[in-house]
Amino acid sequence: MIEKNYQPADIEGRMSRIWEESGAFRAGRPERRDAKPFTIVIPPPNVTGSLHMGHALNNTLQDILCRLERMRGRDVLWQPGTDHAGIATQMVVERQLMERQEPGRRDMGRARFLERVWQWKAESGGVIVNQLKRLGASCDWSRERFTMDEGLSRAVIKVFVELHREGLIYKDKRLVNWDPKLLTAISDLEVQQVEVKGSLWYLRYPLEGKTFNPDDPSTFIVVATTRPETMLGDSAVAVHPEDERYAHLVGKHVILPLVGRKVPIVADEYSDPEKGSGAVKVTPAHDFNDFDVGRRHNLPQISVLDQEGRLALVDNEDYLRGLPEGSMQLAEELHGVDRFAARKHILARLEDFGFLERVEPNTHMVPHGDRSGVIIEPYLTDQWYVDAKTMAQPAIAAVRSGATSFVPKNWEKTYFEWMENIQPWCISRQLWWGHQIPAWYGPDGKVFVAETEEEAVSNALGYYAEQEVITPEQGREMALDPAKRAGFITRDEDVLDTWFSSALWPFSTLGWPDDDKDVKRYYPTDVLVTGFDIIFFWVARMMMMGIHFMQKERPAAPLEKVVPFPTVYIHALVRDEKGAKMSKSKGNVIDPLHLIDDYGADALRFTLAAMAAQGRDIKLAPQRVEGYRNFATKLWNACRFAEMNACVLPSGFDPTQVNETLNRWIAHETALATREVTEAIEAYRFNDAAGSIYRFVWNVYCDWYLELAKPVLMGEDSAAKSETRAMVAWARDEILKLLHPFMPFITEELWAVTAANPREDRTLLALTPWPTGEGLTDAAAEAEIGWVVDLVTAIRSVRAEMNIPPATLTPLVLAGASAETKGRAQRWNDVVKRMARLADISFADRAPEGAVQLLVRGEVATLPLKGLIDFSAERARLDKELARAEADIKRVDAKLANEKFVAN
RNA sequence: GGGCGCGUAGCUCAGCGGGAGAGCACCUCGUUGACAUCGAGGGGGUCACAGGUUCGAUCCCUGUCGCGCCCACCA
Repeated sequence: MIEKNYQPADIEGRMSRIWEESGAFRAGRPERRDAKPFTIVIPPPNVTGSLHMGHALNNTLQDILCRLERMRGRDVLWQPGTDHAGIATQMVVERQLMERQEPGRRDMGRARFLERVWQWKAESGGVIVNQLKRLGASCDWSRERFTMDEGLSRAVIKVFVELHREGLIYKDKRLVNWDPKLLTAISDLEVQQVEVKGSLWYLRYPLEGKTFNPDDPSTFIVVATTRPETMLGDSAVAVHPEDERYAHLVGKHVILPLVGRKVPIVADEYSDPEKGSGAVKVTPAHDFNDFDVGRRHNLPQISVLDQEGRLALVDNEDYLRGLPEGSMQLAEELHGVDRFAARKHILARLEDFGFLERVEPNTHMVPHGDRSGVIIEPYLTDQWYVDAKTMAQPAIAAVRSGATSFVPKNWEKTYFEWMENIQPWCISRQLWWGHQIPAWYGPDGKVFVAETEEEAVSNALGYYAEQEVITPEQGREMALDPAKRAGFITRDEDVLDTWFSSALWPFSTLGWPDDDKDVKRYYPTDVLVTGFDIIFFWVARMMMMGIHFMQKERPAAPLEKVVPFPTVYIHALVRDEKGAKMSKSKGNVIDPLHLIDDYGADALRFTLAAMAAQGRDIKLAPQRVEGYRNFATKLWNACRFAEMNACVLPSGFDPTQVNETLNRWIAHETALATREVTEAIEAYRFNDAAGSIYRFVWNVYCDWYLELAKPVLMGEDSAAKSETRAMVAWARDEILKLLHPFMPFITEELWAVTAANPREDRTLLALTPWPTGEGLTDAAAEAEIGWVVDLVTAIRSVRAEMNIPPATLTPLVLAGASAETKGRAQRWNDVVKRMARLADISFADRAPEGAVQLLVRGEVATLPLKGLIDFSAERARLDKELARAEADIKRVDAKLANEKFVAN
């Protein structure tokens, strides 16, 4: 029995359990061993995360695809899992320690801290997984993976070691984006450029050998800067080689104000005569451009900041080098002062001595850490890099050749743009939570990279024994006893960027490198579904890693068998009402779980699918969700109606063999809807698919089929009645199937409850074959029922416009009706009379006088309403109709009169 | 500075070379058992603006205005 009211919460809980227990979503089910696989890897959410609208949309779309293919008989693997999210997770646990007033990370040490993170993960890391289950995601949860679990960690280590051996991973000392709050390097992608209203300061740098006089421009050169505090690290002033204003100064020197260091004036193309004063200070250790200028002119790199962005001057050999005697005062004064406080201080001092010429307001882009929010500091450190430029080449080729394509296609442009200008990828992070880099250092800093500590140690000890740094005896002792080699051989402290492990996701989750069975069966995956915000972070890197490593597995295979996915479906971003990206920090997040609580997961899913038009972002209106909850209720009640009328599907029922026109019509319409829904999903037009099934259920099945079936179901014709009962049930079942990918819970529930015999096991709807609609098209049935629908609609419209009370029954006269129409009118006499509130239906050669005329499928139907109608209203209606008809005629005449149109 | 996209009914959005659509909101009417989370009907839009291509443009092209996003080391 179907419950009286639709209660999403009850159903969703129950169905989740049934799916879980039945193993319906398991990949590799025995009966599908010979079926073609269909694979999607989930974009792994952060373990720290909770479900937001982006997840809800992303996973709804994946689930629609997976459920469709599962019903089509494919062996579906939707691979779930989570990402360890290095920085985010470490921050969460550190915050927790602080809240509980426990010792901080550094106090407890690396090992104990990591234990705490794992403990946190065990306790609260599963939140998002449960939320995905609430959404109805039909992942194979038995195969859930985590980027830090053992197998995936082995994949990470292997990839690192192999790329290092191939020279595609290397260590380099250069400027990185340094986060002075999190105290780690971050990649270019983790830097957000933010427009900041700042100032441009024009500074006078005195020329060597002249007596500085603020009023005499010949005694100094002016440089403009947005970062005056970095002047302590200046090692040159650059002017353009062709800038005549400064030509005579090239090769001369300036004395850095306050500092006293002598630095050269160099000619370099980087300097733009149009900008600032045309002369630019060069600070190779604190600016990416200056770094390059410095290399070209062999300038010293003077780093004047420490990790936390404070001035580090005392004990700073680079800074002190070349400083004249007795100029330590400034260093002592500013040592340990934060970069922004130092800026103020330095500006004040410059002004005191006349070195500050002027200040201009200046709006410019300033790099910020996307996690910490603080201003990023270009900082000179040793870091590990991936040679992304080399690895990008095959990944570019794969998209160029069509081995992988983006949907919608225009995202390929974005992909190419970035890939063709890709920079080395900084992969080391000064964090604890993550995959520790498998590199060990000897006493001279020589690096040994290996998959295991044993191997690295053995290599290192062998090397140092050979170099006679240690004796063979010492080597043997150190090999056996970690305590003995402590301090001699040390492991790299750093961990890898979280995206490094995510990049391996399409094959590491399948068991690579330990077991190739699933890689063979399920790789490449069939489609990747994601938002455009992580094309660079994730998609591009999966392409690089996937192609590189799977090419090794399949040396002879074409690119199509090596890329991680043939299709990348890029969906919309769910934005807030202002069109801004939803983010926790902005506090503009709509919680999908609240919507699920209020309207049910099915309603939320349907809303997202219906709004997932390609190429446009979604600004979600919660009212839409309510509307689709009503849709679910409508379906619920239609099924109750069927149940109340004893509509059950007889076994062996064949919908192509029905006799009743009405039943042939609904078969026809069902086939139409089936095709529309199937084709739309296949083309990733989720909104069209949702629209088709919505219209079919509500406006075809409920509004017309069930209404027209009512008289039959209550009538005396037992043959027609039993056929119609079967057909009501059949069409209902087809609806449940077509709707299942969108609304899995309610459809699975109704499928179970409406089984012919509830005690006998009906296969889960999730595993029931998807309809094809074959053999059901029926133009004759469409013509007949279509006529009924159009006639009733037209009459209702006129009656409403004429304000004819429902209680008033009016006659209908069909003027000059064809034999066909007469037949239809006789067959549908009762139905039309009831639905259109008619007294009777009759025929005439021509329209009676004073009758309202309606055009229905090319013939005239009239309502003799003399005495009932307001003639002026009717005249207005007819005028309007006439105008429309005349416009139509004019348009059509124009077209027909047009040779070129006729020619077409 | 480059790139992408958007401006269609009051709101949120589909459509995209030949008759302007949906949901919600609004108005009118309707409570005899599927559903008031409903039913029947209705009003409402020079499809941002200006040119061009075409027999024909909301749809293609160019430009303008407005809005959004992404990328970029420019003092």
